[in-house]
Amino acid sequence: MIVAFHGNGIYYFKEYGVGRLNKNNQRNNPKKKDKYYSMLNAAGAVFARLGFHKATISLIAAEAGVADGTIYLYFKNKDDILYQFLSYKTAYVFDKMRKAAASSDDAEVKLRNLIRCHLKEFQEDKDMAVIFHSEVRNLRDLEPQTKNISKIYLDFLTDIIETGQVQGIMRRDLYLGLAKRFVLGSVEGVINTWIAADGKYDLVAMADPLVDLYMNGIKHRE
Amino acid sequence: MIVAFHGNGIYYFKEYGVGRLNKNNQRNNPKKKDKYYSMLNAAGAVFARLGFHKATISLIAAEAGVADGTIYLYFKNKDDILYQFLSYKTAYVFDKMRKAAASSDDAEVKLRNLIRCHLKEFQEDKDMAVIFHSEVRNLRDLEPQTKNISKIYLDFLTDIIETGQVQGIMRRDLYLGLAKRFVLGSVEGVINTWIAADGKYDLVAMADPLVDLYMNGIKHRE
DNA sequence: TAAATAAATGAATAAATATTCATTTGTATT
DNA sequence: AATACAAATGAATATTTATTCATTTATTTA
Repeated sequence: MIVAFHGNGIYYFKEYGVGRLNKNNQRNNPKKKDKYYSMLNAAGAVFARLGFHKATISLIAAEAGVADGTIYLYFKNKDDILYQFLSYKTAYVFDKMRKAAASSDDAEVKLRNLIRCHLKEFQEDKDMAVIFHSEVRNLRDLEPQTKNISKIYLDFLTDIIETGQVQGIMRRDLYLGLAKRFVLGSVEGVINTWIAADGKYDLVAMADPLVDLYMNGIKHRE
Repeated sequence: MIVAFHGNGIYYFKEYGVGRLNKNNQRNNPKKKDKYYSMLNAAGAVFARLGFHKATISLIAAEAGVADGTIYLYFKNKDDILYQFLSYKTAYVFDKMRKAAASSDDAEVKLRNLIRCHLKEFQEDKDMAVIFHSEVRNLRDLEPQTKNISKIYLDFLTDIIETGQVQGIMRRDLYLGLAKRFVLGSVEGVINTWIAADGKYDLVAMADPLVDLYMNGIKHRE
């Protein structure tokens, strides 16, 4: 029986349909849920450490403290583990970001909060950060049709910049498509550097200087 | 016999030393060199299309028009193919970039030329662009001790920004470490987007608006 | 408590593919 | 032309590891 849980707490049976749920309805059985998440997190740790390719099912199972075969009761195959890991993390992180960006009416504050949230969540979940940043190819292969992760993020930025233009605090002559990528790319670059430095320093402290750069650029002014 | 060539035209014997070179000294034998580069480029094409992991030696050999075994006369193993591909491309591209950045005394022009060169070279070699951007993990695994590719690039940026500060055209209150990553990250982001769009539009045209963003930011001014 | 059902196990299997190497083909030397 | 050496071949091998499934263990139901 192949089962999958989701971040919102509801889970579903992938292969055999909900009809096969046992009569006692384990939808909220906390033990099962725990086991699922411990496998997901174990997978995240192993993927982050070795990369998707060099990670083996045996290692993931060992890290989660279950038998190899057990993995296949919860996931369709190895790809599916990565897919579910990413879905779970993406849903979680975007929810946070959405709230952060909505926390103010002022576009510059929105931007600052979004960036701060981004840096904070990645700092607090380095496995996720590593996987997002180094399994780029798999991300594309796994959800080629779906709009990818950055797409959603770029939409936040579109809103923010357009708001800022209306408010008269951001330039109207911007090439919006480029400006968005300029912002996203540089946050990612900063996170990459932090990962390369093995997460040694405080990432969130970069938020304010970064937003200052977005707003004011590097040109000297009187 | 395991042989390796380098971008500068000199090559060396990896396993058995130069003593094993045949008497006729084939160092400049153009046929052999051609075969080596056709294998490198074939590998690049296959890696870009399928990713390192899903690329097989057989496919690379087929694409290069040689037998599987021949690959192992020129490369130690699969990893070594990627490693040599990257070394070759990196050397080539950094040479171009160095010249671009040196082409003017004015820091803003230096920056503009560097960015333009970066975009141009990646646009003209999409396989390379794809591999640089999606084999992040392998890049780290292959040269963990060596300063990685971005390190060299960041050094160019340090020079440029420091020059700009001396010239009084760039802010002196910049957090340099961050400003550099801000620039590199956003160029990479722009290239990523271009790759995702399958290289459909002109990447080099992004150079000027991008430098404008670096210099002036997105804030509205009177 | 016994029977029935669900969950977990891990050794065995199957498939993929990197790498080897005995043999063949090509090239230079005398 | 005959010999020696270099390069290339590709079928066979070896290894790795994802996945399966017959069996065992745990839990629920009657």
